[in-house]
Amino acid sequence: MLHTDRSVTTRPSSLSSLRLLLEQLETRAPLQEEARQAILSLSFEVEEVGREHSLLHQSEVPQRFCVLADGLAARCGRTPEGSRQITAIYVPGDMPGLSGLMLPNAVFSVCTLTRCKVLWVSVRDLRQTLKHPQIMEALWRHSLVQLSMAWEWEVSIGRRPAEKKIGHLLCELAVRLGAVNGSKFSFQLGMTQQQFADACGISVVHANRSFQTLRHAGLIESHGDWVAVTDWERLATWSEFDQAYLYRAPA
Amino acid sequence: MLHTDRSVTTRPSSLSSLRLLLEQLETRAPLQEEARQAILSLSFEVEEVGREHSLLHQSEVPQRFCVLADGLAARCGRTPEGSRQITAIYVPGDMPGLSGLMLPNAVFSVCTLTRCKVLWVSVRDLRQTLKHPQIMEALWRHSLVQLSMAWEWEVSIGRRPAEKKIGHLLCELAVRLGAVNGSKFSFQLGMTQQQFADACGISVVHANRSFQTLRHAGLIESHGDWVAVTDWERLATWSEFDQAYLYRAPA
DNA sequence: CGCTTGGTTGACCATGTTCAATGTTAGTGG
DNA sequence: CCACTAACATTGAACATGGTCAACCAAGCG
Repeated sequence: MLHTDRSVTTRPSSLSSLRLLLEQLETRAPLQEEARQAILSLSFEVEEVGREHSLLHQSEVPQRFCVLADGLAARCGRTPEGSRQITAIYVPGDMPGLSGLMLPNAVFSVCTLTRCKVLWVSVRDLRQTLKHPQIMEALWRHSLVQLSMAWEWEVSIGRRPAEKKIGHLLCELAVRLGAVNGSKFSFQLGMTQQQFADACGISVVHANRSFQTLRHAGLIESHGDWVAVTDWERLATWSEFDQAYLYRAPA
Repeated sequence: MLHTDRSVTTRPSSLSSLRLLLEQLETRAPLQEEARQAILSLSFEVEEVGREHSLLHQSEVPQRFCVLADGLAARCGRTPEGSRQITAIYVPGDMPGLSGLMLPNAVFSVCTLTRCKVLWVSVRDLRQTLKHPQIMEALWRHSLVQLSMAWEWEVSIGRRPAEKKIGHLLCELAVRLGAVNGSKFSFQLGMTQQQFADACGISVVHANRSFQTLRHAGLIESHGDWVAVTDWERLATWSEFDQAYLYRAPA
């Protein structure tokens, strides 16, 4: 199992991954027992995917629905010249192909940023659960939060200087990964600087220099896959980060 | 009536504005007669609003729901330094405050780009119509298309040079306004170069120079409020514009 | 050890910004 | 009809941010 790029496990013993999806939905709308069961009884496959592997191809009509269980994935756009723009980052519990559930075909592709564990659910089965209006509502709300994140990201890409783009993205990921815990904390991210650059619309070299600026300013420390935030309040303020747009329940 | 900035008309004789909303929904999901009637029997107010006026304030909990009937409006983000980033442009038939219908509070503000005619519908009444699953589905799909547009916009802002940003935006607006008609056509836009700059994340001066490049390249002509496209295919190709992300019915 | 991947550096260059002035046009009141 | 005004478009010069290229370093792994 160690060095294959993709390995599939069918029907793993534990349901914990579907619970992740359920929790995600319940943060967006209350579900009644029947709706809950409809989610938990979905059948699925688990797959381990290596970094920078495609999860969802552009223009394909999806037959199976992806739930990210572990790792980070990203929605990628490309220009004809070959440069990549990451337009959304997915964290565990997210559904990278949610749009494809309701729109005719995918227009963007999704690929992994790190090693990932993903759940594959049948699109047909999932569509069945939409007859519970609460599930539909939860998914709709989830989509709207994605939209809100996209808007905030546009502000970042369009109007902030490179160091703040990086800082803002770090803040967003820290919150979404549930890593924020007091003023000092650290978390494993596993993204390369190239991936940060692609997300922020800047070059690798500049991403590298921006990280250095953040480090020299004493806002973060980073060694390898780990990022340590030394003063959360200062980092957030300095990066113009206000988590309201993430619509998280007040802890 | 001529020079007031805002003027309200209650219950105008014609329902044509609600029909606009209905058409918008029906492009996203088929509606049965009952659902159709639920939309058409919504009560509403019409308001005329001057350019650069606020339609929706940040952090306010909306009591009324906005449908744009005429003109252009935009979702605006701001950085503390005061620069503005337009994150979405709304055309007639769009619902600038759709997120506010399902999420607790607005995080972005919306303002008009040109003189606008807007319909105000009660949020409570509109929420009533959501018991028709088809309406919920149509609104959800509409939200997903907004998301798709946001993603494409991120690619544009993050990775394209200024002239292509402008060209791409022109293409998107031409399609969304239904102005595209053969290879040569013209349409009234009414946006200032400052607004284009704010949408593309560039400075006014650079927006101006980009327009000049487009004109000198023979891709567009523009005089005042009007834009004339002289060779649609060439403009679209050159701007890397592919309308798939707009999910429009194949004409 | 040598290979590969990702991080770091410096020099040079390009794209885009800022500031400040000047045109241009449409609307306004005399 | 004509100044007068306001808003927008256009221009040039100086400058800044960020990109490109190419080299080098460091860690992990066979």
